[in-house]
Amino acid sequence: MNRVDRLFGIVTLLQSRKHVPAERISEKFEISIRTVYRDIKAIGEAGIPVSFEVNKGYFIVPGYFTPPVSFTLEEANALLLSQSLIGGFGDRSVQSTFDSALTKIRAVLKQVDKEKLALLDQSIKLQLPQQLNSEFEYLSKVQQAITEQHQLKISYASLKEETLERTVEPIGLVFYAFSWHIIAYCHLRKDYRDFKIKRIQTLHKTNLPFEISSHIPLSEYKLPVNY
DNA sequence: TGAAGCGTGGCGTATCGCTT
DNA sequence: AAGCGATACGCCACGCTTCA
Repeated sequence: MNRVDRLFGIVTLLQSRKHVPAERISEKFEISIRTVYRDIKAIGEAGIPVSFEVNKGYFIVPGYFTPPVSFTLEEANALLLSQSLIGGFGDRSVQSTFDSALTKIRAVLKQVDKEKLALLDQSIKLQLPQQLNSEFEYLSKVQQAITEQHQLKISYASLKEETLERTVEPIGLVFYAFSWHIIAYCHLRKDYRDFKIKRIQTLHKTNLPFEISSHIPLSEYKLPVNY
């Protein structure tokens, strides 16, 4: 990696996090701490306002606007592959959002790279069994509920084919056994439950915040499979 | 081919803020 | 006040590239 690419990389890293210590930058770009200081100084001299807080690290002064990021062809290729995977494993809500993001990425590519990407687009195919078809569009709403910590109201078909109404606090999304599952705290059962998304008939976001202030991390929820 | 320039790492030292 | 960790920087040496 040449120095200019590394300087842009450091700016991108600083934009992606609240604070970044010098040691983290040196590890990420495999350079010495001494070079990190020189690079930070160079970024500052280029007009990008970098500041730091003791024991936290460097940060870009809030409010500073940087131009849109650009992508290399390799990065765009990797994202194109992700699009195929999301097409197979995501639902309609996530697919449309990802398509929108990839359109923006295509827009900032050089013309020659756009043509290469278009060629690659026609050369990738994901063949999945019929049971994986995702005819729902709940994933995006569930993601929002998790990040905003808002309750969800769902109607759910039980194994006995009864329709159950539940108010839940989602803590995570898990894909296993060829299906997406919401792991959530159920207000009725007063415990964490696993809701298979294919069995959800309706799903509504509420504006009600979580009642439980500190949920278990998703990693602590025991799934019925172990692979 | 050798000089010059550049980027980088290592070492030593200074400064600052926090903890004991 | 002393010790410590993080940051900052000067100095020097080394390797690589460029150019005459």
